[in-house]
Amino acid sequence: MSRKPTPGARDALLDTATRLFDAHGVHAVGLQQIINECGCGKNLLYREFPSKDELVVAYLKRSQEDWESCVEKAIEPHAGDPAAQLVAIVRHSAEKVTLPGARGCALRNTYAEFPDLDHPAHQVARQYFAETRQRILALAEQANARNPRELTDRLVLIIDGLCSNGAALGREYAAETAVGLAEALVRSEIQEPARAV
Amino acid sequence: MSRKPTPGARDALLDTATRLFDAHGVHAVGLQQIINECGCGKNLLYREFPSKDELVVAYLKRSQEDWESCVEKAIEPHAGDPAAQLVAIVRHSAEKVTLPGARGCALRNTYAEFPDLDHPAHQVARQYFAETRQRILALAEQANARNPRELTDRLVLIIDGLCSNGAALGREYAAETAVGLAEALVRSEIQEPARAV
DNA sequence: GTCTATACTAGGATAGAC
DNA sequence: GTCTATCCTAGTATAGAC
Repeated sequence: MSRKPTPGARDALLDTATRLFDAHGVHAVGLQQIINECGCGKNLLYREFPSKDELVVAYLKRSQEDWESCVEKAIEPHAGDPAAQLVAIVRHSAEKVTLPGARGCALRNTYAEFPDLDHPAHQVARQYFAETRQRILALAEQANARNPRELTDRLVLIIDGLCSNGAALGREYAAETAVGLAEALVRSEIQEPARAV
Repeated sequence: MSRKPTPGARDALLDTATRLFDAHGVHAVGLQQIINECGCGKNLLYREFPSKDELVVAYLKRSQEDWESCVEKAIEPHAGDPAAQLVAIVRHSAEKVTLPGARGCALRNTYAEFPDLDHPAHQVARQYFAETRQRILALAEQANARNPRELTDRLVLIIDGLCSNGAALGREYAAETAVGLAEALVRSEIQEPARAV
């Protein structure tokens, strides 16, 4: 082993795969195409990713890590204010979805492409969904929401709709709507201690 | 011309295609598989659907027609009460999504599978999204919502989230949440004429 | 004539050998 | 990096049953 040969190879491969998968979907992209555009050899790809499934899983895991680190950065300015952090998560998702060339969420799109329950890509996506939900639930509890589970369910539903590609009819609309609705929900669930109004 | 040979052939083909596409996704199903399971000859399929794209388009259009006729049936009992009709649409979507074996919405799933803008499947799906939105907007206006567009955007977002496969982590949760949230939104947008409470 | 069934082409896929 | 093996795909043409 010693040191890895061409240490950036794996990342370069993943960069190319991510770009192509995001743009055209996983099924529509062949490994040969990735090899061509990456400019590396075929055996390099097969050394790093023995099968396409493993490449897809690595693609999804990196996408998940990216999303999580971006979320951390997005909520960090609101440390100590979990209610604002909840809204920040939705706002961050909205910003990502409206980036030019964006095509929804890699995890959700790939999840739709692999309906088979025991496909590894399916399982990675499900795990991501579960972790996202837990993250939001924890914040909702910290924020002393009257009904943390309901608030979480509603926010997750909004994020699902936002990241769903079906919303592509007007992504800016969806983004705006999601943030506005999330703000209203968080406000009404938290800022009313009893029903003082 | 004269009379059509085996009048049910097209429907039988579409039935089989719908079942397989719904279960495994369009890309994962080959025409040969459809022919095998349908028990017909290859010639027949190619006579009815000269290409796979045309079969996919027919599959999506029928799925859209099914959805629309179900919606009509769902809102019919609430004729004259557009606010209740709005909730009924969400409730109906929730019921469809939680059917055993259901896998989200055929239109949205296929939309995610064909990101290419000028692919016919992509266009059929976009048209469906637009029509659905118009349907909801018309009801929101009939209901004298304070802000029909905002209410429409929010309901569409909820339906997107509901039909998104990402919500499959717990479809029952998503269904329950979507109906509850839709009810709350419709109520607060309509039943408060000013802010009498 | 209408159907089923099969053989076939041509291309692209994964995968791997060298 | 090139080249090959194997398989599966869409699509077409042909053969044969009813």
